[in-house]
Amino acid sequence: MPELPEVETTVRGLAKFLDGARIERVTLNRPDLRRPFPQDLVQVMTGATITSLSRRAKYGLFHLDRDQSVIFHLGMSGRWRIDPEEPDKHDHMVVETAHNRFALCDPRRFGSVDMVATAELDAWGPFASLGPEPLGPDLTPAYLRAALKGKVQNIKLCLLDQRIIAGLGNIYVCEALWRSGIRPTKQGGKVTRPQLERLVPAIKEVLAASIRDGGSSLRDYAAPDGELGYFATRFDVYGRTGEPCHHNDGGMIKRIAQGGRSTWYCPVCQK
DNA sequence: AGTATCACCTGCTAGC
DNA sequence: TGCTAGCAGGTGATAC
Repeated sequence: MPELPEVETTVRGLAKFLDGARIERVTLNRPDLRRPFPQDLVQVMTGATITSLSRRAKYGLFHLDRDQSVIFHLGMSGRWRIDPEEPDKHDHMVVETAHNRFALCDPRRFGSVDMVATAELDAWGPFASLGPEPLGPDLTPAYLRAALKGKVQNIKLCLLDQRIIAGLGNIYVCEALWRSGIRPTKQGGKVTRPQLERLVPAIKEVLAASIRDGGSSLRDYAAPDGELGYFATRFDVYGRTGEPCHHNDGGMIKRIAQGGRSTWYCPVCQK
């Protein structure tokens, strides 16, 4: 899924069509994704105008002219299909305007759709404990140093923790650690100050580069207008088991498991 | 509180 | 060709 850059790309793509649009019809093809769809979702959305769209962490938001916001998460395999020619068996929610049709397609159904009063978004459960946006001004080496202080958990899992930084996922954590020369198994609290000074810009750069390229292109992901991004061809470590490190230091990219998920890194330049 | 493990679900690929 | 095992972008509930 969609990590932060893919969600950002999706929201921007949807906004081209939906910003200011009136929702004519909403169809639910099943009762739930991870969670049940909100009881009054269809009723509130139908006839509402979308006044703006935004993103928080890996969540996309439609803000309605009814003091409510619809929040979607794409899970591992979700995407929005715009004006699909054929229905897909995993199109779980379909939103129609006068001019377009938008299908939320999610084969694994790890995604979610929620609806929350716009004024109460910050206090909404999943948002209440989120850390700072990595592309915003609040993610600094000083912040990260304080957030990681005393952490015995490895830095890879610390960076996946949405309470520390909101929006990083497996791909971009691996890439950012490679760019900053940090071993993923190092304890969070033991990452040095110079390493943090490199890590913060590395996170921002790798995310910004991916957004520039329109989000990564992986098996289950397509930008909402159907165009694929091409950042996937530029990963330095993710999925490159056994291939040479792009720093040409003689290292071969290694895959290990951390917290039940794969991590890729170079044993030579990441210390 | 912090940390570790597992569960959720479908689809694809590698290997036999 | 057909089967099975393993793995996939994330979160959140549970158990120490």
